[in-house]
Amino acid sequence: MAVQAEARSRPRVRLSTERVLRAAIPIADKRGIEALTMRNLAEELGVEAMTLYYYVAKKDEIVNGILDLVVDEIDVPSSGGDWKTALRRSAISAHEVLLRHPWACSLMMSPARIGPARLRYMESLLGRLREAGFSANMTHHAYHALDSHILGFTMWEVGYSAGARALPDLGAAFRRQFPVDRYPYIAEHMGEHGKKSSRADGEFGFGLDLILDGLEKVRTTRPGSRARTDTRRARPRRRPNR
Amino acid sequence: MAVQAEARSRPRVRLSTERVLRAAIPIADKRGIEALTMRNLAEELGVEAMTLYYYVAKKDEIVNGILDLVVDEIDVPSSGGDWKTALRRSAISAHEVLLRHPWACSLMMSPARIGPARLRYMESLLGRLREAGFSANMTHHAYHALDSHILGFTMWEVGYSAGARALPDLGAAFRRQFPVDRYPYIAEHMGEHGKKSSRADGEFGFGLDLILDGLEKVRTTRPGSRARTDTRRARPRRRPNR
DNA sequence: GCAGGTTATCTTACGGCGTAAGATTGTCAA
DNA sequence: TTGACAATCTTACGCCGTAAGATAACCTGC
Repeated sequence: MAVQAEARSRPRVRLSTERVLRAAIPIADKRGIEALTMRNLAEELGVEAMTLYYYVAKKDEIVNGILDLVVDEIDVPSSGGDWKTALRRSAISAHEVLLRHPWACSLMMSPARIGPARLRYMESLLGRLREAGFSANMTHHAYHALDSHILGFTMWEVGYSAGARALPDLGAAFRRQFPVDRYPYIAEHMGEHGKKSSRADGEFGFGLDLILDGLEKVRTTRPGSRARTDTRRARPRRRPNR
Repeated sequence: MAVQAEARSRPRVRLSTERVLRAAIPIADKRGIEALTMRNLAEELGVEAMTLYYYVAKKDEIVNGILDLVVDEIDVPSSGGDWKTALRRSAISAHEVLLRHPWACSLMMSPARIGPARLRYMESLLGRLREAGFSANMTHHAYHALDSHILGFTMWEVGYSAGARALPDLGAAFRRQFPVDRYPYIAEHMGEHGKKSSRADGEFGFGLDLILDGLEKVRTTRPGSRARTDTRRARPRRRPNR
């Protein structure tokens, strides 16, 4: 009677920002980020839409919140041992997390959505690079190279498998729309996507090593000292619009 | 009298799908992709919203359409000469185009939005790699490495400068929110973003060469034959949600 | 020159979205 | 029991994409 939490008349557990965010993630995972509406989320929690505004100021706060929760699932590079090993482990962890939460890829691309977990992740990654002997400028590039690969590659994977789920025989559908004889290289490329890799860490790991090995080679190089072939600007094919 | 196109009473030029798309691009460029609504676009064209549906079936057709127009601005790698030079030129062209149309970055990430121009671009890029002697598998990785760098790096740039535009002194705002002593490496990283590069093609070109040089080194390598350090999977820090 | 059909445009309306404002209920201390 | 405060719900607004159908402009053939 003092505590009526488990009373039959009102079986609801008290809401909280944490519970709101935790309920939002499976919705985005299962039904896609566009299904994450205030009304859907409220229904999932057995509550009216406006009630959520007691716990968050705007929907954006929910989106940023779940993104940061997901980023927090990523293993930060360990501090001991080989830097390449540490960075690879962390990158593979990020890859796994993003495959679990496909909607997170594109959101992570937006610098406007950087939260505490993301800062922690960035800081430790940058720190590991600096400690490994990279210059500030090299670290900057190494960070972007790794980050771009993780997000860019995973996004293709996610899109590809989403397409495959929607269209059982994606390959055949593709071949119908884009005849192999007109786009032979793309057809081959799609084939590579379909193939399963000989590696434990998949095709993702292969591209990752490409970058890590490349980074190792330039670890002590300074900008400008490397061979260039042609740095002329490309000539625009047409005027910028308007 | 037969042709009343320039009659004063109705100074409107006839609409067309082309005109609709051409009007959509500057809206997205200047006011952001979220300002590109059917009502805004119609107003820009001096017409009612529903009129647009005479020229396109869904809004998505407009989005895909302008994206493909933008992709078509990118210089495809030339067929003669050094493959690295050709790929660099094309990548730099892509970078320039994306800086002109910042909204296009995230859209290009979605494989659902691949149009004819994109196919042409992919095909020629893949073809250039294959002709340069890359295996099918290597070409696959080279493509993703380049693509990820172009989109990933540019997206950071775009986000950074968008932030700088919204908040005149982004650096100071950042320092207030994330004290330098807690995130020294991030502070340093932001500094690198602010610096202007010693190169004609900017920091973008530097990362690009990192990849191109790396690719050259593995051009004739087969998957699996390269040194690995640790391919164990990362241990998840917490259970996948739900 | 005008009738009829076609092509292009506009009007109205619907359901869904995020959310502002304020009413209502539930809970607990005095 | 009462009153205050915390939590939730109701109603409503303006935006969005777009379905359905009315209306206007234009062209063709007589």
